Amino acid sequence: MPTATASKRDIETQVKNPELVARRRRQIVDAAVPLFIEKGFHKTTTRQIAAATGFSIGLLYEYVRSKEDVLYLVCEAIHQEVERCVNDALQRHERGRDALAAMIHEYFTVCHRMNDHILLIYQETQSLPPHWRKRVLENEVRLTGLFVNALARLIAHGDLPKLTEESIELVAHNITVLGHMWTFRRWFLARHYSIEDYITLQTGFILGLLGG
Amino acid sequence: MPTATASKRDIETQVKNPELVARRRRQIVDAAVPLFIEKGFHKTTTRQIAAATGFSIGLLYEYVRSKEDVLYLVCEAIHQEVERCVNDALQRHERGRDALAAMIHEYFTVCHRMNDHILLIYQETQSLPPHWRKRVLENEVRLTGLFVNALARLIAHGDLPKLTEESIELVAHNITVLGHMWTFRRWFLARHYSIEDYITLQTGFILGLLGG
DNA sequence: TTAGTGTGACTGAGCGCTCGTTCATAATTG
DNA sequence: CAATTATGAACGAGCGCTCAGTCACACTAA
Repeated sequence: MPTATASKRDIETQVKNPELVARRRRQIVDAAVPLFIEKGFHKTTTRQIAAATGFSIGLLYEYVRSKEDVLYLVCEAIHQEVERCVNDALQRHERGRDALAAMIHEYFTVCHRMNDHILLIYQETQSLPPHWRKRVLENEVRLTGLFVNALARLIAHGDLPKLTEESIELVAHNITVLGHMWTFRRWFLARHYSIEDYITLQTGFILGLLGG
Repeated sequence: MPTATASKRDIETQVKNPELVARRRRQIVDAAVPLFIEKGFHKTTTRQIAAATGFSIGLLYEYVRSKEDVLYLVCEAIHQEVERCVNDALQRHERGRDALAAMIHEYFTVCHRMNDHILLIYQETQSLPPHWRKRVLENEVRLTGLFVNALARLIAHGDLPKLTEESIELVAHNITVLGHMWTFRRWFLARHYSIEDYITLQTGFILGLLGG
């Protein structure tokens, strides 16, 4: 949480009142997300963002120094939302033999729901200035780290067979990416599987390695 | 092969000599690929593409009707190259208990080598006009289809346990995407695993589901 | 052979326009 | 009043793309 707050504070602003800044930036993000999803970052103009927010262009530039700033705010917000959901899910299923399956189910459901947002991050991270791209990638690592911790805890409790550290890490990455796979191959997968089919099959796949 | 040739023929050109068109377009692709990889499609200008090819801008537009045409040519060329390699690999290991592991090894090695190209397709496919985006996605499906066929053949020969059709399909997607995962998480994974480590671990993972 | 003519690849200055960004000014707040 | 927040016309760099013109060469006619 402190990370996210600090990162927002890093974007300079002309406006003095910090609460106003936070509120306005939330408005900007809410307006920009659907635009970026629909047209992509490059084909969305700052004027469109301003209009969708209900701002004049001048006002937009009081809360943001560049168009890239807006993209960064958007990426941060998306990651925060995903991380919040995943954290919730992981804590709801702390123990037991079926905890992993339940966690996967919850995480994949989040991916299903946030389809467009996850796609957006895959496609536009490269448009960020290096300094912020790094931040966004750190968010991605932290998210996978949540699964690493969860897996380690289950193994410690004897709910999963023992694994080497590097295996745990890779399984965590696989879970993360197979969730994303539903978003970026959905145009094809959804012809053959419902999201529930998909979760069931992939859960079997993941438990396969773990000797389940 | 007919597909690829036909698709190129679809791009109109002012130039009459078809061999010249083919040669010039190959030059354009070769020049554009590193530019797109380095700066992305939107931040590369048509003038830069022309200069890198050794053409005047005017000449570039004799062989291509728009900047998006160039992107499409690039995506086609990349897919052709990947498909060629994968086809080779699949035919080299037609049978036997270890055929799947060998195929995975070859495919992941191709992904490793074509890292930047695969990333490019992930990031820029959305910048294509719908008609061509569809074509590029069809290429993606065809590639996964190669794995479906290979898996089915191995199962028919008794080299792999029987699976439902939908399981085969999903395993094929997983193989495809776990190969891609090395490219778009390499910035992190390469800190912990060499490509060989990665292949070994993931092969175990994939064989897990198949009861290997 | 050579002058004449046609063809098609190639050139690059420049057109028309959009975009991100700024700033003089106005409105609002306390 | 002063300080802060909001406006939107104006700027100008830079973009994709065009098109009037050049040039090398092949073919024809005398």
